[in-house]
Amino acid sequence: MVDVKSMANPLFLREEELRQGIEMLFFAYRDFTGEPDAILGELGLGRAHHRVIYFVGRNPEITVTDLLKILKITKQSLSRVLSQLVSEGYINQETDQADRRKKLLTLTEKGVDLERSLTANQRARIARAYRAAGAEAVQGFREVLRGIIDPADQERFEIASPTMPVPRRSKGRG
Amino acid sequence: MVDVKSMANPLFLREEELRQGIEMLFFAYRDFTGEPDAILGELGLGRAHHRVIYFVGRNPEITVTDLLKILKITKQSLSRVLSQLVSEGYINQETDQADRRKKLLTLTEKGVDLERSLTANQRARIARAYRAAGAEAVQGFREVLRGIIDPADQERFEIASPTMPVPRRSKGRG
DNA sequence: TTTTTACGTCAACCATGTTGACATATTTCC
DNA sequence: GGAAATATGTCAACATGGTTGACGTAAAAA
Repeated sequence: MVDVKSMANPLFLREEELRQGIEMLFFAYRDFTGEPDAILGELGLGRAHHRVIYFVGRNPEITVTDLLKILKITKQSLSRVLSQLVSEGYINQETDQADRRKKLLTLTEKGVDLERSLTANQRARIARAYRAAGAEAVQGFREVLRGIIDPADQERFEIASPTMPVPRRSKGRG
Repeated sequence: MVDVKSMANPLFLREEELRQGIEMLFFAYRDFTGEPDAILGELGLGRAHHRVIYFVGRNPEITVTDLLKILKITKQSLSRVLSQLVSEGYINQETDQADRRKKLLTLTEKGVDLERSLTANQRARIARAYRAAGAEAVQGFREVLRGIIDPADQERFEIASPTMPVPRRSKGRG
């Protein structure tokens, strides 16, 4: 739709470059969430549930407050989906014995299963893209994407140290 | 939260690598949309309006049908935001003289202004990340992100040809 | 003992997506 | 020329997932 070829002015190139970044993020996110949404729909769940399941799976025994910090939504919003996930047996709550105000959230076996099937699509999609682009491109992808994230959350993602190179996917399944 | 360090098993690394990709996309998109949302809120508009304004600005004289293909939402959903944008003077509709069923959408001056102020944040954010990561990383970022997008929309983004290198931002403003 | 923290809940509201049905103008096809 | 397909719009009902505001309880910290 936009002619990327006939460009000489570097300022225009920069503008075009940035806009393409904006658009690629939109399209990537749109397509990235599309497939899991379909699975969720059949279970009477939505994208919000997916996010909760994902981050609880990723951070076992996370507290409600910490989960809220990740999601950046209100506790009322979270409450709606979280209590549904608990009542339907995807997530387990147990009181933290060190600080009995806190409730530690963990996926049940059922929750783990669902998480797996939801992210299977997404992992496959990313794996495909990584494979096609190659290890160096992946490194660049990570660096840029990390830079887009607000500083407060950047620390969640280490820049892969050059001392420990990413295996170059020689033969083992991709 | 997750220990990225103590890893030896390459399969586990792969899994970890993919999950970090998933998460970075989530955080990046969350933060990427945060600031424009605030501006929109003050004008009584939402993210959906932003998307319409963005893609109309990017594709002047786009038809409703083509816009729907980009957004992948129903015409009823689009109608709600689009008619508001037209009635509030952000977007102009005119009949295509070649095919008078079609309505060509274009930003008004007011629409252009709003688009600029909305994407200013996003462009700045991307520019910052590009600058920090460097030209090669940007190239990798583009390749991977493109690969994540559904094939049907990948063609919107050419892989920058190696014959025309991206200017290496020596001095000119970033 | 007061205050702060962690969590929960009720209620109302808004933005944005959905489906389904129906309408109108225009173009295309046979 | 008439039928079918296309481009657009509209009404209505509904679901999801966000918001604010108010209020409440238990536990820990000051």
